[in-house]
Order: sequence, then structure tokens, then C-alpha cells
Amino acid sequence: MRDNNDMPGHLVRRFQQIAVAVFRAEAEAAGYDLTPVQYAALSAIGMNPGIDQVTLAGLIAYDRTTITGVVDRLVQKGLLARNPSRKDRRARELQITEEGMRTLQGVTPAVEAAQGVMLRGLTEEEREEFMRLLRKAITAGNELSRAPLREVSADEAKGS
Amino acid sequence: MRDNNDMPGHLVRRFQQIAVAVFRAEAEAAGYDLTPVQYAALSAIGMNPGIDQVTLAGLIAYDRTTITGVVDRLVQKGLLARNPSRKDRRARELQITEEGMRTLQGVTPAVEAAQGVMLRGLTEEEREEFMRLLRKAITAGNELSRAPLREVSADEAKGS
DNA sequence: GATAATTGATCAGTATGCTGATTATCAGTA
DNA sequence: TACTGATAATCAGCATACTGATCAATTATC
Repeated sequence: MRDNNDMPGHLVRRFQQIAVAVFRAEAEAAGYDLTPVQYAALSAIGMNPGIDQVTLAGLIAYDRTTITGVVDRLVQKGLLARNPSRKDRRARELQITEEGMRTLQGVTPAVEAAQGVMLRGLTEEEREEFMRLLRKAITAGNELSRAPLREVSADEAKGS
Repeated sequence: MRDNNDMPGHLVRRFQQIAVAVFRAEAEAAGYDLTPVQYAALSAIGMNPGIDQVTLAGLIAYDRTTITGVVDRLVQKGLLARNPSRKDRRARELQITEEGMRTLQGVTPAVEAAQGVMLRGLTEEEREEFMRLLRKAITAGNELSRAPLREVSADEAKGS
């Protein structure tokens, strides 16, 4: 029987734990209380103002039911505004606030730094290769989780 | 600004989501209701009968407060027995039950299969390299999370 | 042997992440 | 127009993960 500790699923869980811990530590050191998930949402909304929650979920590969709570907390912190859409009364349009924009800009250096820390055991070439393999594996497995990445088509992106 | 979707932290989160989904799907297809975390705990206890919860946490890199709930649920399912230790009345000794052993043996092929599915986008060489890089990065970052791996020393292992 | 420091387990609280259901709304069709 | 199906958001419930605290028991120190 293979040692469970040496299975890819287990290794990934451990690296994910390290990645989250490093992210939070770097963000806190920079004076921000933001989780990786909250940062990703904030960043995506900043680049796509006015999107609804389902589109946001697809952009960053979140589960749709998880989004509600994440957005709740960002609204609570004053970093996002959530308003009913006039085009579709089921949907909520998400906008980043002034403070959200300042937070995003302020925390980004810490986020970049965190990526280096979590990969500190790898050389530059190894980091590139690691990310290439991650991208490749994720692309092949995208549809296997309930929260696949959904690229916004050119149609949706320009118009709406 | 770098696309958040292309940062290692984000890529790892997505791969972890896929890995968990694949694991659960394969386990369910084989007739078992077991999470990756529960499998890891069961497996570790099976190979180290009588260990306490802190040692278990170190063996598989869990947070000590998470272990309580995981063990609770495995005891609930009848796969584990948890008894107070006579050597240290603070500690609980964990034993795998007959049914736990049957479950472990029965589900293991599905667990092995899951590892292949989650890496289906990679060639055999790429899988090896991916795991090598994961191991290397984790080793370097082990102490950065609250749940580092703690190998059982020869001393502790033989005795008890 | 008394005291201090440490340790094993648990708990309260918070944040992802999932399954499956519900509600309101929208879109297509007979 | 009435009906059907699909969709956006939310909810209840469950399972990881973490922070920080508490309690009981053990170990170390004086």
C-alpha cells in the first residue's frame, strides 16, 4: 500500500494549507485582513465592474453557494457594493468601492510576495515548471469539480 | 498587475478542489462515503494503532483542532475506537475497528484510481515531476502552516 | 514536594466549500 | 397568454481549517 502522505491529493492539500497560511501572514503584515478567496473576488470585480455573482463565480472558479458568503463579508467590510440589476431582477450587480480599490492596490505587493514565499523551496525554473504542470492538470480536470472556471465570452464581455 | 488566476496560490486552490471532487466521486462509485481527510486519518491509524490525536495530527499534517471533529465522525461511523490512555490520562488512544479495516481495504483501489484521474492531463513523466516539485515546496514550507508534518521519531515509534 | 511550564483534548467563533432544496425571475414555446 | 424549463440568489446542513481560549493532566524546576 502506497504511503498516503505521498499521494498527489494529499500533497496538494498540504501545499494549499501552506499557501493559505503564507497569504494570510503576508496580508496581515501589510496591515490587511483579507483571505485569499476575498482577494480573488475583489480583484475579479475590480477588473469586471457590474458583473453578477454567477459570472464572478465562473471567473475565479468558486462554487456559486460559496460566493454569497464571500460577497457578504466584503460588503460588510465596505469593500464592495451589491445592488439589484435593472436588466435582470434576479441578479445582483457587484461594484468595487473606493475603499475596495485602495485595499486592492495596497495589498497587492503583499500578495505578490506571498507567491514567492510559498515557493521558496523551488528554483526559478522549477517554479515555472510547477505552474505549467498545475495549469495543465487543472485544464484537464476543470469540469470535474462543481466550481469550474468559466471564461467570459467576447460577446458577454463587451456588451451586456 | 498579474492575473490572479495565474498565481500559484490560486492554481493550487483550484487543483485542490478538483482533487477533492475526484476523490469523493471515486469513493462513492465504489460504495463508500469517506472524505480525503477521513481516509488519511483512517490509514494513519491503521498503520499506527494506539496513537493519540496529537501524534496523528503530526503524521498527516492536520490542525490539532480539526482532528477532534474528524475522529468524532469516524467513531460515529464505527470505523474507529477512541479510548482514554492509561499512560497519560489526558490522551485518547485511537484504534481502527474491524469495520474500519474492511473499509480501508475496500476503498483503497478507488483512492488509487482517484490519483490517476486528478492527474489525467499529465504524462507519466510530468506526474513524477509534479510530485517531486510538490514534495520539495512542501518540505521548504512545512513550518509555515499551523499544521506541519511531524515525523514520529524512532524512539516514539518503537516504544509506547 | 510545591510551583511553573507544558501538553492533550476540546470548545466557541469564523471562513471556505460542498450537496441539495427553495424562491423569484426570466425566456422560450404551444 | 399560459405553461415549461432554465437561471440567479439564497438557505439549511455538513465537513474541513483556522485563531485563540479553557481545562485537566503531566513534566520540569526549584
